[in-house]
Amino acid sequence: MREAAARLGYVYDRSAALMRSGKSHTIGLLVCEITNPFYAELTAGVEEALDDAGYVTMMANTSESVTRQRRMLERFREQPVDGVLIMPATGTPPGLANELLSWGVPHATVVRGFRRGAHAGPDNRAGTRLATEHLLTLGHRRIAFLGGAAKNPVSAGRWEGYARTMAKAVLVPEHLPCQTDIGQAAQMVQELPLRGPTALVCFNDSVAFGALLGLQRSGRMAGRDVAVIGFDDVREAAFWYPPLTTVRVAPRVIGQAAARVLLHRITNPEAEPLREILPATLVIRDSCGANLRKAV
Amino acid sequence: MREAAARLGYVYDRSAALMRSGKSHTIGLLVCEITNPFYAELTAGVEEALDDAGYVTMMANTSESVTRQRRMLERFREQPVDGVLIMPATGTPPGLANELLSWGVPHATVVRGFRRGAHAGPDNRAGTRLATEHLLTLGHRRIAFLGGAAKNPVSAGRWEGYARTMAKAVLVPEHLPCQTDIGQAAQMVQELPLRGPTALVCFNDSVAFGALLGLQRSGRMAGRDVAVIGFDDVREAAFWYPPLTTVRVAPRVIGQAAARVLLHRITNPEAEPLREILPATLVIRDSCGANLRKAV
DNA sequence: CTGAAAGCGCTTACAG
DNA sequence: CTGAAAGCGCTTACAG
Repeated sequence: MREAAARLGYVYDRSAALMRSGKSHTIGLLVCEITNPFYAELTAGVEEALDDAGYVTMMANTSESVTRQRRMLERFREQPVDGVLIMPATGTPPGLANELLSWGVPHATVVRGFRRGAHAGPDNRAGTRLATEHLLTLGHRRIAFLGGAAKNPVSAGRWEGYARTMAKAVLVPEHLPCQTDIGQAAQMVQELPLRGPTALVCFNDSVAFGALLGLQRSGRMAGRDVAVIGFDDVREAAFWYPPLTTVRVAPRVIGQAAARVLLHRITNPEAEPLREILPATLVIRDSCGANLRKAV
Repeated sequence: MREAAARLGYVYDRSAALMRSGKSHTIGLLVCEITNPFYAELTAGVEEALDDAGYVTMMANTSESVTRQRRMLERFREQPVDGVLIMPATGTPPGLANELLSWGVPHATVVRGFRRGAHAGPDNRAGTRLATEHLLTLGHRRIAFLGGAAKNPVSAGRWEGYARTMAKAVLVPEHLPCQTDIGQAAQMVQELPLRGPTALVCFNDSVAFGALLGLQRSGRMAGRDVAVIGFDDVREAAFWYPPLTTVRVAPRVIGQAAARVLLHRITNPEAEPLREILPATLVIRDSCGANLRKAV
C-alpha cells in the first residue's frame, strides 16, 4: 500500500505526524568536540544503537562552547526531540541538570556526568588504578600524574584512582598540571628534570602523545627512560612510536550504553535513572617498558 | 513578548511551524565516516557555517554503508529537511544524483562529488602535482603513488595530478595499490624492495602514516632513506615521527564552502549549481627530507 | 470493525 | 493596518 503510494510520488510527512502524536523518534546529541577521535567514535556508537532502536540522531557539535550548547539545547526543546544525550562542554554549570529536568525533556549524560541522573561513562578511577598498579609492579616509585584539571568529575576520578593507589603503596602522589593538548604536554615533559618521575600516568592519550614527543625531543625514549601510560586507547595509540600502553574504555561501547540509558529514561520516566559505568582495561604496548623488560 | 511567554512556560513549536510553512531550517548532513579526523573536522566546519546562517544540522554517519546512506536519505526526505549535504559512501551508484534531483531536494556533494551538480571539495589534481613537483625538485626520479582505488573521482584526481607531472618530467608513473588504512599501507611499504622507489606520493595521510611505520619497521627512515608526502594535513600529521610533509586542504574551509554552495542552491534553485574547488598547498615538514637536506 | 471528523500549533492569505 | 479564519498532513478518539 505504502509501496504503491510511494510509486505515485507520495512521501510520508514526518512533521505532520510529529505534530499530532508528539513523538519525533529523534534524539538530540550534543557532542563537546567532534574533532576529538574519542568523541567521534563514541558518536558513531550512539548513532548505531539509536538507529537500531528506530531513532534518528540529530547531532550538534558544541566545540566546548557553553553558549553554543545552550542554543542547541533550546533548539532541541523547540524541535522537539524525544530525548537529549549530552556530553557537557567544559564549564557547563551544574544547574543545567535541574533545568533539563524542569523542561521535562528526557536526558542522559555521556562520559562527563552530573552528580545524579541518567549517565553512561567509563570507570575513570579503575582505569588509572590499573595503570598505576602496573607501573608499581614494574618497580617504579616516582610516578607522576600528567594533565587533567581536577575541576570536572572525569579529571577528579582519574586523579583519585592514581592518588589512592599511590597512597596505598605509601608513596606521595605528584600532579604535573597541563592543558589537554599534545603541544602543551610535550613542552611540560621536555622540561622535566633528569631526576624527576620515572613514570607518567597521563590524563588521556593526547597528553600521553605529548609526553612521548617531549621525551623524544629531550633525547629520552618512552619505555626505556620514562614509562608512559595513556587513557582512552584512541585508534592512533597502537601506531605511535613507541606504541602507547593505555587504558582502554571502548568509546563505541560507551556510546551504545548511552543510547540504552536514554531510551530506558524515555520508556520508563518514573523509574530511577540508570547509571552505567563501563569497565576499563589496560592495554600493554611498548611505552610503559614492560615488553622491553621481558625481552632483556 | 516571547520573553514573557517563555517565562510562563511557553515553548515555540517548530514542528507546527514546519508543517505550515514547509521550511524546517534544518539541513541533513550525511558523513561517510565520522571517525576519520578529516571528515570530523569538515563536519565541524559545515555545522559552524550553517549555524551562522540560522540553520541547524542534522547529522548522520553512514560508516561507508550505502544501505545506511539510502535509509538516512529517505528519512531526510520525509523529515523533511531544507537541503542535504552528502559525502557519498564508497560504492554509491552514480544514479543517486538524478534520483535526488527528481526528489526535488536541494543537495550538494562534499569532497567526493558526482560529475555534475553543486559541489565543494579540494583540488586533488593540484595537490598531488605540488607534491610530485617538490619531490622532483629534491632530485627524486623513482617516485611511486601509494594507495587509492582510482574507481572514485578523488582517487582519480590525485592519481592524475601525480601521473601527469611524472609524464611531463618524462618519468614512468608507478602505482602501489593498498587499502586506505595505516596497517595495510605499513605492510605494503615494509615489503618494498631496497632498489624500489626513493619517494612516495601517498593517497592521504593515513596511508602516509602507514608508510612511515612500514619504513621504521624495516629499519629505514622517512626523509632520510625514502621521501614520503601525505594528503589532507590532519592534525596528527605535525606530530608524527618524523613530522609529515603533506598537502593541506583545510577540511574546515571545505566544510564552510559546502555550506555556502548548498545555501546558494536553496535560495537560487534556478541558477547553475556552484562548484567550489578549494586550493591545495604543500606543507613541508621532515618526512620528505627537504629540511634534512638544508641542514647538511 | 470501519470510516468520517476533530485537532495538534503554527503561518498565511484573506476579510474587515 | 489589524484580527479572525483557514489549512498544512498526519494521528487519534469517537460515532456509526
